[in-house]
Amino acid sequence: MGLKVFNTLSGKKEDFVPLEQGRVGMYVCGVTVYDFSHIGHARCYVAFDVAYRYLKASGLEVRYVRNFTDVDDKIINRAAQTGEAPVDLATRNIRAFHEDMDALNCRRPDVEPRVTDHIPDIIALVERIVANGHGYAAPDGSVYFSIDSFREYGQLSKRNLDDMVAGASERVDEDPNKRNPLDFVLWKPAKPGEPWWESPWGRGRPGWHIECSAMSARHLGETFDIHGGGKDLVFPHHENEIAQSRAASGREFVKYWLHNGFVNVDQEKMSKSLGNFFTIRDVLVKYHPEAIRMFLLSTHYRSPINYSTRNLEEATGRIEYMTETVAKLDAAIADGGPEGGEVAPDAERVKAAIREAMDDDFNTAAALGHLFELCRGANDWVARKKKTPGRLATLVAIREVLREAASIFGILENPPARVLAEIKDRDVVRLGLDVTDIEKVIAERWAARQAKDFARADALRAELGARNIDVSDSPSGSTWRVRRQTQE
RNA sequence: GGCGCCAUAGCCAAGUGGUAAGGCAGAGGACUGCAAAUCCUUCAUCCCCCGGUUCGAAUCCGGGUGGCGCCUCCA
Repeated sequence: MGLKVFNTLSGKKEDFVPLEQGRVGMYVCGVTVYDFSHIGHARCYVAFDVAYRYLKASGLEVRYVRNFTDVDDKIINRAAQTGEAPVDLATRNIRAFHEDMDALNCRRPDVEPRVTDHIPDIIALVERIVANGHGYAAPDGSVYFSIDSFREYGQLSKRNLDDMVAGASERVDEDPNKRNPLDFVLWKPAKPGEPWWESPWGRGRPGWHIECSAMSARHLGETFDIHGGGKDLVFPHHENEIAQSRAASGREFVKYWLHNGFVNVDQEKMSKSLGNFFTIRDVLVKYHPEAIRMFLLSTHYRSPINYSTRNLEEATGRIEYMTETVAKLDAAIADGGPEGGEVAPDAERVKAAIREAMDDDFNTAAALGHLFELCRGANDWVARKKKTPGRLATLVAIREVLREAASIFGILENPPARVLAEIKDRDVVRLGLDVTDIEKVIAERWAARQAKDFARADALRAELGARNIDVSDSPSGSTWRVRRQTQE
């Protein structure tokens, strides 16, 4: 394979060469489970789900690790509000996260470690960092990482220590426990009522960044191939991970750093703190999971993407079109036709084009464009006469490419009829339609048609049209669907 | 203030040196009682602006304008 990935560390696209031939270790920072996840999280995990699927489809053996941060200030604070034990709150949110990811058809990572299951690893790691002279215990029971001991600090985020010190001095209060204001905490002492674990520095809990260093080493080894996450993690989280891991092992930590762009709302980053977020579960009520994936994958993962109902509607339309194409294709293939004949080159050409696009830093937007062309071709072939030479063979070849693409993008994997029905259900919910009433009008119109009362039938069509309902007639009856609101 | 990213048609969006993918919307056509769906055709002489490099730039370099992000919890 000729995969190239954009590495944040070098700022360039690089040839992807696994450390160990044929095998890939991939770590993606998971969520801090204090609340439901939003579309911004969905983007990250769908993007890396596709990367995971593509690497596997390319014949690599991938070990995908994604953690749960289940102990931290936010969880403790939230638990205090709800009156739950922090661990219960975390467990509840992990379950919710799984529901969301499963709904979005994201494959489960091979390992999903929880911080609280790795405290001994974390303590051992902190001890090693201290022993190597890169960390120090402060009088209050905290252990800090010493920035000054790690010359490469800032490499990933392209920051200069002096500038940061200057910038930080303006708003970071001098902390008597720290040797350098930029030192960050590896282990923090527990305040009364907080969860704690025994450690060489007294009762306490892990700092924010250390868990990923510990868990990635535990499950992937000290050096591994891919580390991913949102762009907002580049600094300080990933920068600090590098410092910790390298300070402990003395070895290279991660070969390729991949970061996804944000989901914006009105050109502004979607985030909890801004309050402009939409939870995955809320969006799933109104839009089909495949539509959400289509929406997210229609833009390259590193670029910003704007969340809007308009874009979700459009993505829904695209999924609907592709799903219907698959349905027609399957029906036409089942219907058979003359065997043999020359297979049209479309299938192979598009298959290669999709690979090429995906090899270029997972360019799903370009790949989906090619898939669209293939669907046009599919519909064209379906509509040709059954005895057209090579028709059946071509349809089969196209279907096969569609199947392969589906497994990479995580769409078009379910029975078309079911997906279409699920999309329609959401249309009904979103627009608050009265299905019984609509079907009453449909029946009435069908009767008028049977009676050749076309004026009446047209009037009823117009009436439904005013309610955003399109009717289509076939010899066996009329069906209806919701008109997509894809224009201003 | 420091660092980084982005700017492509009415809208969404690929394209990083060889003359603008794909989708939505729009227009015309085939099909249809009329429609819908589907298919076909059409729709950016041009890629924010100004310079430069080059035989050749949306693509590289410099400057400008506009937008966003990180520097604090954040996918």
